[in-house]
Amino acid sequence: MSVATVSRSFTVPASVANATRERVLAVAAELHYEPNRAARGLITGRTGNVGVIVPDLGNPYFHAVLKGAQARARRADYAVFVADGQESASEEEDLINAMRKQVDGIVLCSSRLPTAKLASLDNPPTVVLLNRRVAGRASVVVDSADGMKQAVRHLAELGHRRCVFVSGPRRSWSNQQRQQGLRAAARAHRVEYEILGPVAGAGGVQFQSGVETAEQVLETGATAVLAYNDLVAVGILSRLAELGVGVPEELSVVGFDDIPLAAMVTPPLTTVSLPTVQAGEAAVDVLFERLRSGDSVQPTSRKLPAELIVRSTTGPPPRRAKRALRSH
Amino acid sequence: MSVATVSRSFTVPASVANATRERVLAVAAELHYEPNRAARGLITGRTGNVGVIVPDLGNPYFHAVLKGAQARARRADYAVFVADGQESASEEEDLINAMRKQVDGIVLCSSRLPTAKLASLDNPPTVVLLNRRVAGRASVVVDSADGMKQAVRHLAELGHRRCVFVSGPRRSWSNQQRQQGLRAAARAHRVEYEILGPVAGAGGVQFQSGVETAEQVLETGATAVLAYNDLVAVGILSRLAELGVGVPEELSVVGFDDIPLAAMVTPPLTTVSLPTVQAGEAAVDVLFERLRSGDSVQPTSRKLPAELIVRSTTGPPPRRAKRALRSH
DNA sequence: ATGAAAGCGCTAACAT
DNA sequence: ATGTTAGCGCTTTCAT
Repeated sequence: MSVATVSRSFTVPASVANATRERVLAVAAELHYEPNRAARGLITGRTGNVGVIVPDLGNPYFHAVLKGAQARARRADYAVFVADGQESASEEEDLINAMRKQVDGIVLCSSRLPTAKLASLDNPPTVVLLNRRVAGRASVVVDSADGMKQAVRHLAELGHRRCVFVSGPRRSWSNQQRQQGLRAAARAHRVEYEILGPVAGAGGVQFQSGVETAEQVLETGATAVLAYNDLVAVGILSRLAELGVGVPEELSVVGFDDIPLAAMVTPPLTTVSLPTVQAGEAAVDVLFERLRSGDSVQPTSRKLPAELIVRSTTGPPPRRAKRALRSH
Repeated sequence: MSVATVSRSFTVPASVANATRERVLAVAAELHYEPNRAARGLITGRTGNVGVIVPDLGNPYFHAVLKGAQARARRADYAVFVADGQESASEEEDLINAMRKQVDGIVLCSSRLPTAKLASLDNPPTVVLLNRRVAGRASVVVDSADGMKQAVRHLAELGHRRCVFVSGPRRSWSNQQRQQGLRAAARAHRVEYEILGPVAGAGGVQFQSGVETAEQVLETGATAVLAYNDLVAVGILSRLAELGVGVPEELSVVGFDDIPLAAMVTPPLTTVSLPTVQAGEAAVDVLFERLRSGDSVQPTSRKLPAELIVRSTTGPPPRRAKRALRSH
């Protein structure tokens, strides 16, 4: 029996007689033989690998994305490379180049690269952007502007008239989306707002930033705070507890992302749930589509819905007298 | 100029005249040329990749491990494959086989595979175990037994005489280590203890398990609880807050792992800090050592120290009268 | 110090 | 339906 027949039994089963194929597969199983992917890739030009690059492997938001991406990839019998861009554009670029030949495509999560660079990346590999949208590139984004609108509406319905947004990194696409949503929703529901921050510390937007911003939030006199993400929100919550400020009696708090942490803190955090696992899956999905269709066709952009999860950190605003008392 | 010279410029720079090499490298840089790793691997037998398999990508403990592993690998210009074993032994085995040809080595984190299987895995690829020790296999373990001792000593010094351990999965190596440490420390410090659980729900030992165990903990009459991990501890904390039980006034709580969450909850959790990022780095380190030395030499086993981090969930036990009151 | 050539494990034409 | 063969991009003898 020739090597070609064996090869065909794996790659084009139909092209081989049933009996032969079964014999091949049986022996292969016994020998634990599996075609060497590297060698296969050398000739087919496809590696069977995808890469996922995130800005920070320490950030829970990306864990969920990674989990989704890995699961989806595995279902298609693809393996996934991960890399941590360390919040650095240049490291991210190096990573892309290092991966280039080893993968069929790359999912770039919340890329720190400038738009121009993103637009000019050459394929292969095919790249799919997550939480970023740039002309000519396939992408998956989460509708966080709408999430913000839901949050503001919720606050307005509770009676809040004045809120503050603790902003994330100014250049961040997601942050811009959220601010846009805020502007629109605030106008629609007649609530005033103020923006604090950005609060990005080293290593991304973190808990500590929230801790440090809590008092500034109090000083604004707002009755509700919307945080750029859950980590910041929980930081605020933590400092508020130290300060003895009641949540939500004295101040309502809303987060973003709905990372597992959000449900675990006391009181459980009201937050805008972003479908992160699904976003990871969708990104790989779009990647596969694109791999199939070729880079000639128009790249798709998928938008996933956000959903407000009301837990226990939001409630009616305090009565005026009480606030006035506090502020002195 | 021949391909051989180019190849040598990259792989054995010394074997090529300075002038030639520089010329090669210059042109390569200009063309963004990099040797194709797959093709190289085909002939050298080394891929330049390592695999990391974790039981659950959703578990914060493993994020830290992954972060460390990725960082260490990247420093050596290795790329890393990740895969999620989904807490399943068979999936884990499949993953190992799928990776086999694509990596030089695999880091197996808290493997769910039985010892016999682990011992009989064939190399290549070289495997390094994390949080598991089996004869003949290289491994990195964290001294969680000692961490447990530190925790018990701390409680004993505060005056606690009766505590309860909320156990993790019975078959888990780490869990066994912790129980062993507990037994020894309890005897040394004359502390009585009781074991509750195991509490493993679907998807590992989680927050929810803690929530569900909190009341059982109260019923034991113990003045302190040691949880298998931080997730469980935080679950207990959360339920306790709902129940209006003061921590640490009425009950002290100690976690394990020191995941970021531990510092973020209110009150901040006293916990045994395990050097997870370093464990990830160490595992890849050991892997590289082994790759260099060949599988003939005796496999090393590295043990990393644990350290108790005292935050705000531990304090002196309540006075008897108060407890007696509570229990009726 | 450099080049020529074999061959790593596989797939894809092209025979038969 | 199966076999033969070229060659993917590299490294590594073996010559020179």
